[in-house]
Amino acid sequence: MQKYLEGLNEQQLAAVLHIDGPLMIVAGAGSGKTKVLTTRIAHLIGQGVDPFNILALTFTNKAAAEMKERVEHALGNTEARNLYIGTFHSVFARILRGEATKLGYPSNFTIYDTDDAKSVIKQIVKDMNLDDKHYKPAFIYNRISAAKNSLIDPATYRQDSYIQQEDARSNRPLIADIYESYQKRCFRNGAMDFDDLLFKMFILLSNFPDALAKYQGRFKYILIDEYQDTNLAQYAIIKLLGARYENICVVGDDAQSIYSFRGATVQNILQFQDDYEDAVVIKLEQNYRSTQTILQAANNVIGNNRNQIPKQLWTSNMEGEKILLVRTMTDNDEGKFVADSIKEQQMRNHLANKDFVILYRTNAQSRSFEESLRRHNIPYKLVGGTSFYQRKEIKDYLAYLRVILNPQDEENVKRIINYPARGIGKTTIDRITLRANELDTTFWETISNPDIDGVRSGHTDEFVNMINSFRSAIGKMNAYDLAFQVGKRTGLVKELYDDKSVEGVARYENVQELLNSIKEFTETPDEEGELLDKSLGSYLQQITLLTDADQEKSDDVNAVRLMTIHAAKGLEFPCVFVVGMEENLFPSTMSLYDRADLEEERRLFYVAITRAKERLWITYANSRYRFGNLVQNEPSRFLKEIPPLHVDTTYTGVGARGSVGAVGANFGSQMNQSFDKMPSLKKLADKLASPKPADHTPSADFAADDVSGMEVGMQVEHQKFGFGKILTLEGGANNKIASIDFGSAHGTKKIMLNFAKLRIVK
DNA sequence: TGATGCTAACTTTTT
DNA sequence: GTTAGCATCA
Repeated sequence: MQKYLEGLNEQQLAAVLHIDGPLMIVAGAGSGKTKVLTTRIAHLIGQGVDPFNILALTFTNKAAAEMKERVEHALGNTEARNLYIGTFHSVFARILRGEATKLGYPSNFTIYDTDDAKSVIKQIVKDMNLDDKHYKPAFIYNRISAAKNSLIDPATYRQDSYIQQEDARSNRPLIADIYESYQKRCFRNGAMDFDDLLFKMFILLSNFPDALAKYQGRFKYILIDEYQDTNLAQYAIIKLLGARYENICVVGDDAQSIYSFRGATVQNILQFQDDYEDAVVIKLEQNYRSTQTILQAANNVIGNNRNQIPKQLWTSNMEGEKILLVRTMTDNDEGKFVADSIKEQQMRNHLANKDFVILYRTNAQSRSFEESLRRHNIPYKLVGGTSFYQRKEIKDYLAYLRVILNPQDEENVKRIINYPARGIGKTTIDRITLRANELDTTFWETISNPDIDGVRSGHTDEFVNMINSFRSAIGKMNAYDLAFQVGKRTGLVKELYDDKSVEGVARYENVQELLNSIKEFTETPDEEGELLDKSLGSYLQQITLLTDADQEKSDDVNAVRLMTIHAAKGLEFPCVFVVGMEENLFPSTMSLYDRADLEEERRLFYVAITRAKERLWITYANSRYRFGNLVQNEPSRFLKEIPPLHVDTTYTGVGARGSVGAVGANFGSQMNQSFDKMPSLKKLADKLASPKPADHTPSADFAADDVSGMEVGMQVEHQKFGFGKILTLEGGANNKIASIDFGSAHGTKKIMLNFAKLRIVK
């Protein structure tokens, strides 16, 4: 027997040894799913399957990287390098880059993230003269995204009576029009959004038989991780890709399906056996991760859900400590309790910071924990939230790089055409846009084509020339050198360097970090025999599809982790705090009225519990700040679903008065006083503290004078500041700046004469 | 033209 | 309590 097969249990072994034909592995939490997947790949290769013929799809880049590494480790060589392992989005993006021209896209197509997509939608809503308060870009984006994930194109969207009824009911009948324009505009910009990467992949396989044959033939063995989180588009693509060999192996756990809001449907996993009649189903039911206490609590919670594949998760691990359930008075107390507990645990059990994770339902909850951890000097790492690549200065920089690769991309051209300022203002941009629409061509064509006149100027020519010179360097310079030149020649880096404010310094450092990441990308040595794509295009594609959870190497950082439960899927920690267990927060208000939604929240809680190996804390607060005012919530209904015998409620959290009631007892008899409507004291204090000097009432005949004749020493009247005397004059003829002494009430002010309304007194 | 300050909206979850 | 978007002012 091969070495890598050692240590597998009976079911795991069966899953690994199954070679041909459809296979579904139902893998409970902590049942060694990744181990089975990687060993299976190693075994396939060991049996003579060419790695080139294996495709493995995951949901995060991190999972993909880990899988690749573990396969290599199992095989003990680098045979794995030809494996096609990646996320759905990155694998399809790579394929589409090669086939883009079939679909009419440039091969350097830009990938729009959610923010880019929303801003395109916003522009369209504006162009259609619709109210963006009603046609909210985020709402429209979600509608379009849901449609694409169900393979519904604009025409179908328009014809679908159910969809049309829904849009009519929400009083947004024009979404179909917006969807259509959105697709047109993205196409014209040479851009695909996240959902297009799936949809266009499906189109490619459906409409181009040669492409279908090519990829069907190549991917003889397909493995899919987290199958419960796939949506219809992903399902359809897999079905097409696997149709020839039907060597499809899916791994999933219906109990951990937590992405239905993104179009994922558990249906895919439930109907696998209907799709493939000869499918073999193997259940992995032994949990190697958690203590008996934790596992039984989790089992009991998930048992309250109706729809599921029957399975009984068990463990031979120790019983372990009871789950600590703690109530605190406020969210700040909750933060303090968690930080205190971490300190205490570390003293007692010699645990490292990275052994702890704090899990919450929404990103907004992180604040109180960050504060308390900082106060205790406990290093922490926030996973998720606003990503590095969403920061303005980074998006600006990246916009340049994207435009250089794909100048069709109007959104990004507009973003940078006057940043740093080069005298191309709003009026000019509007005029160009108008002209482009008249000529039915792109924005870039309009400013770059010498045959089109009337809109170009010295400023636009300069911009075009600069971009073109960068473009011609694409093949000659590596990604880093080119990016560095861009920062230098555009003045982008200097602009940030010159800003010495705290934020300015941070922005400068962020940009330096971006450059470092590009440098690292270019300098990572190729593995033996493998030639990695080090181009700028490859870099951009990679980072756009990067998730926060993917920021690797941070793995080793010894810090407490803070993240949403969604971000924690697939991870495990010795000590887990699940916080904010309150009604309206978890389960979220949005899910209270629909059974299916509520069941998804419960699965989410199940995921949270099963992250813990040794110890689990669950906390909730009597009252917490939301929207800046205090609200009261009942303890989460899910708490009652944990068997009391596994719970220790004797711990009293910081700020909680008296002992905490037993689970299920005495909920809801808390203070009833509402602070909701109380104006914040700080605002009130601010108002009282600094009374503004009374404004000057202008003379009845006040009329602003021509400023050209003003000189030092003149007496002037300002509409607001009253009478004053000009002390100095500086600046050029067109932009004079005067220092004027307005006396004790207002002091000396610097006033730009072009804009100020001043009257000459004498 | 660019910086500042105010209000309104915001909170699910993410590739 | 935070941020984006705008109105206002210099």
